Amino acid sequence: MPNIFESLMSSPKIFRNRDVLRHSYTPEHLPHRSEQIEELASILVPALKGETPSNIFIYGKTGTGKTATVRYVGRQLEEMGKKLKIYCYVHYLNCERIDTQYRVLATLAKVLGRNVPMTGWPTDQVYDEVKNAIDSKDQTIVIVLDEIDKLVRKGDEVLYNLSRINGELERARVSIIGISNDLKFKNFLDPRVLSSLSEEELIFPPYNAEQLQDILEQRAELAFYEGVLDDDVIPYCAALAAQEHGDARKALDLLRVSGEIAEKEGADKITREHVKEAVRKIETDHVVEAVRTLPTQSKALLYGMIVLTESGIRKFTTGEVYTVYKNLCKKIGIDCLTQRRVSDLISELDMLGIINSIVISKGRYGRTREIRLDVPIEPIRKVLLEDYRLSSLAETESFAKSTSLEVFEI
DNA sequence: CCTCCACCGGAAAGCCGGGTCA
DNA sequence: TGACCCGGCTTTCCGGTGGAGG
Repeated sequence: MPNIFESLMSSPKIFRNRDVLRHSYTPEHLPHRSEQIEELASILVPALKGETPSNIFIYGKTGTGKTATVRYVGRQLEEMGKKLKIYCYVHYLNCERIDTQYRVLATLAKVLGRNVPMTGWPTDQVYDEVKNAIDSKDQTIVIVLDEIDKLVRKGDEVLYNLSRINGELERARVSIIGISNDLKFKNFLDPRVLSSLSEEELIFPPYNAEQLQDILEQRAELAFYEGVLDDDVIPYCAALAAQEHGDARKALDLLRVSGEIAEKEGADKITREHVKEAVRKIETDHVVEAVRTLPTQSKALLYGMIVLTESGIRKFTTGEVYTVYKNLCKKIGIDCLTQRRVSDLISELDMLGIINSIVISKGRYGRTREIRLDVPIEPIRKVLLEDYRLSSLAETESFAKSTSLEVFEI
């Protein structure tokens, strides 16, 4: 009996190593970032001489290579430290998930080899633990705080403490690298923290189409087998990503998803068509993800719009949606919001790009929003029904018809 | 040119869960 | 522990409005 993986493994060979196209991968070379690499390295070099490097702030939009550059330079720094027998370490924290002062300190303590429970201790005790761990020997610690803006939103106390930690250390030295893609967040920061953290500043400009192309070519060589890429695939991906703030992450996603689509349909080459398909898929995935995290009320509202669309009405007004939504709430037993509030929820859905709405005047017949749902319905319905408060709608197949009928009878 | 529809969208106040401080 | 505060969500109230129809 053939192994079930047999056929899957022997299907057309597209990917040599797909992980190369993921954001987590740090390549051997970073095209078009030598300037930033050199600057970063020259700021950090005191670490190898037993001195304290300046703190650094790094700005740049998503996909401009901030994290990759820091990781790359960090790795080289540690390597060099090892060679010179100097204790010099880089610790990387992403503040998106570790977003409170306690968690930052506890995680730091953990990577420094101290055992601190993820909850329970008083914060200053954890801080002392971190301090002692750092000061346990003559060493330089570089702390990288990625997406530091997420942290600041919940209070900048940790940053204040960390920025002053050098004064309390006997033997060790600490340097902090903050990475942010939000330029405005400076304004929320305590000026004292700001001045101490941004002794040096690095800006990462967006990539242009040519640069993106270089990046993609470099990765594609490792990611794909020879000859599976049509000639115009990479330029096309690069051009698409360049249109949107020169985001390398996006360009890599496009290339990877194109490859996955080609692989799934058993093609032996990736074509421009696959890229177009990938654009659609990424867009849908985006919307689906946004829908999943919506509050229940918005989900119900959106379901109402699906009901309307399916009964053949592709454009509808606030009032129409509201009527359907009200019926829906009654049916599934959740409380119903005011029209005023629903109006705001509609604006939010519009902002998120899930629906399209414009304010129009129909003269005699009033002024209202004209709403359209122009994203694929089925994937959205599926996530909406995942919500237990809406799941009862799954069984009533005829519900769509009955509801919209009720609307028209009113 | 005026009217008047059906909603828009600003302002303000209420409610609620969570956190803080004495 | 209770008084207090904060921010997010929601309701209430209401003045405002583009343009088809008269």
